[in-house]
Amino acid sequence: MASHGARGRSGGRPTLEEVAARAGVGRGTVSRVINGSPRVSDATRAAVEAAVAELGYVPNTAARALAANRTDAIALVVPEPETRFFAEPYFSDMLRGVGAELSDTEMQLLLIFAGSDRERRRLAQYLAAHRVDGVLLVSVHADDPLPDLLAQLEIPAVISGPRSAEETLASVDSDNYGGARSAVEHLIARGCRRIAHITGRLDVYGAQRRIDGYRDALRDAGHGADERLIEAGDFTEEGGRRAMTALLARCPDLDAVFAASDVTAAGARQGLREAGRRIPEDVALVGYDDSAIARHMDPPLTSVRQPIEEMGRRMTDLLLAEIADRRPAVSRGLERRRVVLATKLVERASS
Amino acid sequence: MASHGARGRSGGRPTLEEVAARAGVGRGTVSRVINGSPRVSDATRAAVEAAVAELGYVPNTAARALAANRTDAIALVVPEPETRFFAEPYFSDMLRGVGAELSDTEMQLLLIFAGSDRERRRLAQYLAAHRVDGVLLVSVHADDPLPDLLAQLEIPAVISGPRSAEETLASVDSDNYGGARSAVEHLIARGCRRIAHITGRLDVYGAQRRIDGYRDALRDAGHGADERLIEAGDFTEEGGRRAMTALLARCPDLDAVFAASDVTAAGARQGLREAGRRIPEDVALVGYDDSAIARHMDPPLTSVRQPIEEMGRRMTDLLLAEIADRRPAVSRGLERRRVVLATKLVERASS
DNA sequence: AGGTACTGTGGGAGCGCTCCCACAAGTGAT
DNA sequence: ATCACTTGTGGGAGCGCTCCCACAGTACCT
Repeated sequence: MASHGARGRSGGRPTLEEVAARAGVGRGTVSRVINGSPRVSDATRAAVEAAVAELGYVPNTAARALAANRTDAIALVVPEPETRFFAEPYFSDMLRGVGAELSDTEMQLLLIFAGSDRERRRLAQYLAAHRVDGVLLVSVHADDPLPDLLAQLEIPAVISGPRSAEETLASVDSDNYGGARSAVEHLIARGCRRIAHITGRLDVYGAQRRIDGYRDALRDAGHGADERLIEAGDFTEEGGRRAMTALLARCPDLDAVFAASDVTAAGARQGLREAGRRIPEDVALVGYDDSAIARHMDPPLTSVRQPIEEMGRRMTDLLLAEIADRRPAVSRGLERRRVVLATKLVERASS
Repeated sequence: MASHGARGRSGGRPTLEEVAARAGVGRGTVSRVINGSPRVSDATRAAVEAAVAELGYVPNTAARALAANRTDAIALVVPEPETRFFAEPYFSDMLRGVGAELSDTEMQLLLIFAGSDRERRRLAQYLAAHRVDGVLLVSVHADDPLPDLLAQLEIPAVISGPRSAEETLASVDSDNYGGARSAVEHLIARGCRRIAHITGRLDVYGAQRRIDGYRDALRDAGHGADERLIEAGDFTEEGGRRAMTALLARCPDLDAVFAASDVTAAGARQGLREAGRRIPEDVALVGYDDSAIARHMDPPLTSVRQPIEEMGRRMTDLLLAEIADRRPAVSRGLERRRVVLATKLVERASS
């Protein structure tokens, strides 16, 4: 069977060297062909490609990783227990986006959960070993040490939802400000005059931006500012209910509520029900996320949709660029390292 | 900062060599300590461990993989589109089991979807490059070429649900025969006399075993065999409805149905409703899988539960053993390469 | 004619490990 | 005292690749 010499000391797979011998060229040339270098003549390239096909050559990833000091893999790190990952469509949408963007790439995607302390320690080891070329970070809490660890290890990373306006990592986010504005403007257009806001957790940057959008929309429409119409929530259902009750006690004349998340809105709905207010006749309600909850609520909830899959795609884009640009060690500016995507208001019966 | 010599040509991570210098021993000795070889004196071991800690040494995976010809990674291959993966709790349970078993291991788990043709071609490349030490295969169709590819590449693999009684791959399965028996025996105990069976896809081995269990349970209880009570389904809802309609036309006197899956049972329920039969008063109904459907059906469906998470754990066990045993190239027998786990009947209002 | 530049190519060096052979030192039987 | 093991250790060779330098060949200027 074997025609040349060399071949399989241990019946193993063909190596670069063997392909080179078969094609009658040098090792370097085969490497260039494999890696798509333009500095190869057409004739040589064809010969090498023929040899590769005949031998069924597949590059040895470990050898490549060792020699080139890269792994051709990136990780999607989910700092949550697996349970939440499967429960929330957010992650599967994100994963789809990432996968789509990676599909015509040689990059391998690793999915890493870091919900427990134990898992987080494992992850730290993993990153310290530089087993991935870059990291996609989703759903990161403000006090998470992970981003700093990444920065310290000089591992390219992209975060979804910057932790603050001064976020140092490259980031992709949806337009929380604009999303909130569109929700409030919608309520104003519906004729609402006293629009309240139940916020998200105040240490989450996106929640702050939603407050800003809420305020500015009211101001620009000539509504007077009334801070009593703002009540802090925490993205939970119970927090939403509590905030709603407080708001009703303080401002019984409110006629609309913009909640910082669908879950919060579900809580608010409960609070409204308890107070005997009808939705939307007495009080209009708008949520945020356009999750399954929104579609299944009674009445169906108007909500702000974020382009999660698109976010996944853009994050991947950014990360790949980051990785590519790292190779020649040029330090680029920060332009285009922050992407903000438009949201869309989905109108339903609750407003 | 640096105390010895060597260290970071390019500000990089410490290497084995540097740890060796620091500890005042040879490269080989450090390697032995890192890999937990017993042939190291306690004093030396301590010195090396100190040096490792001081330097913050982390082994270079690529170098190790190249030298040792292993990757320390296994793949969970899901021959389905991602959508189904997220939709069905089967996979998340399985993943939990695998993860649990791997958690005190150095093994890295890769999740690979191979739903589309394109993805399958990618996977073939991936496997050909030997980028994983072993493969966990779930939800494989009878005509899938993947198992044979794996065998040909001599990659250790474990399959959940053997393709036939002659399955060559190591396998873990739930006791389809026993599960079916328990369902039918339950119906008999409930006083049912004319028990029908809607099968799964006949090219699925597990479906065959369920038919066997159904037949034997009836025979052992002294019920006469009546092949007219068996109708082929295909695991789909529509298939279940169709089969139910056919059964009712053929045997109007049936008083119970054992469906090969919960989805099939849902279809059967529809067929029964259309025929004006009440569940369970007129006809008792039992499904298989104990999925979310079973709990949410009206009436709640009695169903056979499979220990999915446990299956994930056992598969991982088997695979790790397979991989470990491969190293000294000893070819073991086939004993203990097939695991069958007990099922449990969950009784609800439908029977 | 000589210089300068670019293109295409071969192959040495080296990435950081594991494997294994060699060998020193210790232990106990002869 | 000799031999035969055993235990612990050092370090050479080599895994299969990429990177890069060297160099032949050609093209185009002076």
